[in-house]
Amino acid sequence: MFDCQPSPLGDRRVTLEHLRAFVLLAEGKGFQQAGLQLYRSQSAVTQSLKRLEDILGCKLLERRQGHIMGLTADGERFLPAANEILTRTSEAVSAMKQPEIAGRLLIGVPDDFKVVDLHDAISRCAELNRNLRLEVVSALSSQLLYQIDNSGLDLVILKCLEDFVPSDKRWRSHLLRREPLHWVAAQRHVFESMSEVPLVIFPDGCCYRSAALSALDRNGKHGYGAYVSASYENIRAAVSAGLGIGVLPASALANEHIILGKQEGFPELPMVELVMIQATDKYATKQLADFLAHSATMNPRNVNEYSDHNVSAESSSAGIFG
Amino acid sequence: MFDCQPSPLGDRRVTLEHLRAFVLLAEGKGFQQAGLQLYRSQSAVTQSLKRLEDILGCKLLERRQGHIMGLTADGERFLPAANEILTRTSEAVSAMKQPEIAGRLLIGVPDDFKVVDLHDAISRCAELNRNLRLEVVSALSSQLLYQIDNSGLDLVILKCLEDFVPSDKRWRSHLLRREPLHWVAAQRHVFESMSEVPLVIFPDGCCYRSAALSALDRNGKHGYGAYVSASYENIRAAVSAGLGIGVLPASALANEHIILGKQEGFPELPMVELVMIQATDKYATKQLADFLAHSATMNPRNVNEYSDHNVSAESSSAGIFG
DNA sequence: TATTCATAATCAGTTAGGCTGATTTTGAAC
DNA sequence: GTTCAAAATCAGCCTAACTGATTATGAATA
Repeated sequence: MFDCQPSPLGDRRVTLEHLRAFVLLAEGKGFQQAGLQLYRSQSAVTQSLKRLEDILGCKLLERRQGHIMGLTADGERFLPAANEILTRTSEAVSAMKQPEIAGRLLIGVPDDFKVVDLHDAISRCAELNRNLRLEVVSALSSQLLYQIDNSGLDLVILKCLEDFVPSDKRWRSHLLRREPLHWVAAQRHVFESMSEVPLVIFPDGCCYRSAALSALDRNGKHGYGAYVSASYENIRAAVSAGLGIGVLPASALANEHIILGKQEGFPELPMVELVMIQATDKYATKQLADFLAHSATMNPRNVNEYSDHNVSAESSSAGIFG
Repeated sequence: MFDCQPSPLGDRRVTLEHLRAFVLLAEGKGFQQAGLQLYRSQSAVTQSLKRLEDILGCKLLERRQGHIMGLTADGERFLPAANEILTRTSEAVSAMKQPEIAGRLLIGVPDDFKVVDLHDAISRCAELNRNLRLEVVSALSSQLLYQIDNSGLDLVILKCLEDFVPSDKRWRSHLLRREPLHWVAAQRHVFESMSEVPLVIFPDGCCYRSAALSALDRNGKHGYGAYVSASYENIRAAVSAGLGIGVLPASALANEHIILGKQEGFPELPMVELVMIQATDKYATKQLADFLAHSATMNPRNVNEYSDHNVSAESSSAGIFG
């Protein structure tokens, strides 16, 4: 038959700590930094990764010169799996630490955002809590915010400009992600050379849109909607196709997008946030909010990754997500 | 904001070994037996599970009387996640141990079988090998076997009666699963009291069908196709709806199905197998076969679970899958 | 009710894997 | 050539986890 039993005990020797070290290193933190987040010494991290590479039988990190130069092809291949295993574990464990979430909850998510991670987290939450019926409503962030009161939504996730303050103090809000907003395009453009800026943007009401327009305003330029869509996928595709200049946060960039920054003369854009709002005070709402807040797909590690600044929440919970 | 950071280090303390112990115990093996498969003592397994329960903050096993009486509600909730984490890990690690699988492969899978696990494994394989293009063809097992030669199929998975021997010796075949075949229904039926047996079965050519019919023959009974479908889902639903008596392997039983055995006078049915055949000798075919053979969704642990007999492969690879 | 058996829990002693801290190596920047 | 930062290496230590023996539990017998 097949002769593939490389070593007895096989994959048994791999531990979650190995994966945590690898993921942290893959994010570009050095061995020292990774050790800090894992509450281990640099030496321990080095040995940990070495061990993982031994077990897997391949190198994961490209470390030609002194320190890490990125992932090897194998590392690139392994990273998504490692991330997923850690996410699943983290979610499963924290799900067990609280009573099962039950009931029926209505969640509002922005459809003008890259929400696949969000959807994954939501569906895994449903998997771990079979007595929980989740209903997801997708709408523009601006509409979601407007509808919180009268639409019966329990939990609302929406995008907004930095330092969002909920208009109703009863709502408990939680920052899921903070990241810089970028001008993006398929090719290079020079700001000064453009008389009018063809924008690929979301419809009126979108905070990215208004941030972009007012930035242009301040710089005496006029932007027009070369392509307007309420769907993130459409926007992404339109930018890729070169239909104009998009305005997207770091996490929503596609591979083929390039960032237009100071070199090209483009003005700075504000930071944007993904915020979660508890609109009802049901216990299940709080539980779900906890789950999503914990979910590694939107944890402080990622916040940090996308961000230029440090986020206060980061250091305190690094141990949990690290 | 949210106050859910139960303990510093949080889920960091959970190890894959904990999960392995739990999964084995959840399968009804005792602590002793589980220890054997993990190459650990009974004592170690006891402590391992205790630790896991401590970390999670809930009991996973119902162990009222001397030994395990099954899972608690929490255990039931945790099991799927634990299984998935272990599967992912096992797959990811073994995927890294061999060079990336690349190329285009055509897989034939039976559509008259409960194949969700199979599909999951196939899609995870594609995830771990981005340069691999997998195309899946679904057909009746009998047709798949017939078409191996001229259809360009690289890998074929099919169901058959026990001790299947490929007709062409060039094909390398591999037993994925062996399990008993059962008479199943929605309610109890007494064999003797039935003049004709209303069967819910797959179309002509299906080995389950022929096994059932010849068993009836030997007992002087006549069966007729009360409901015939080539789709597993249809068959399952028809049995659940009480349209007749089905003939399904242990792994394909739904919750609401009951097994009709000796008490009800039903004759014994043969063991059935899920067999994987390498139809081409491309290296990628072998690699894919290895992956699927390793995949925990169809590993010896499961073979054993469904089986009355011991399978030779079981003991040798228990360490890898245990 | 006592006896036996099978199983799991407990406990103390041991072990080994992995951590720390110091040191060396490496490569880059000055 | 010197300095510096970062990673690798190494020896020793430490603790989490394992072993083996013992005890506890409950079921099945008589």
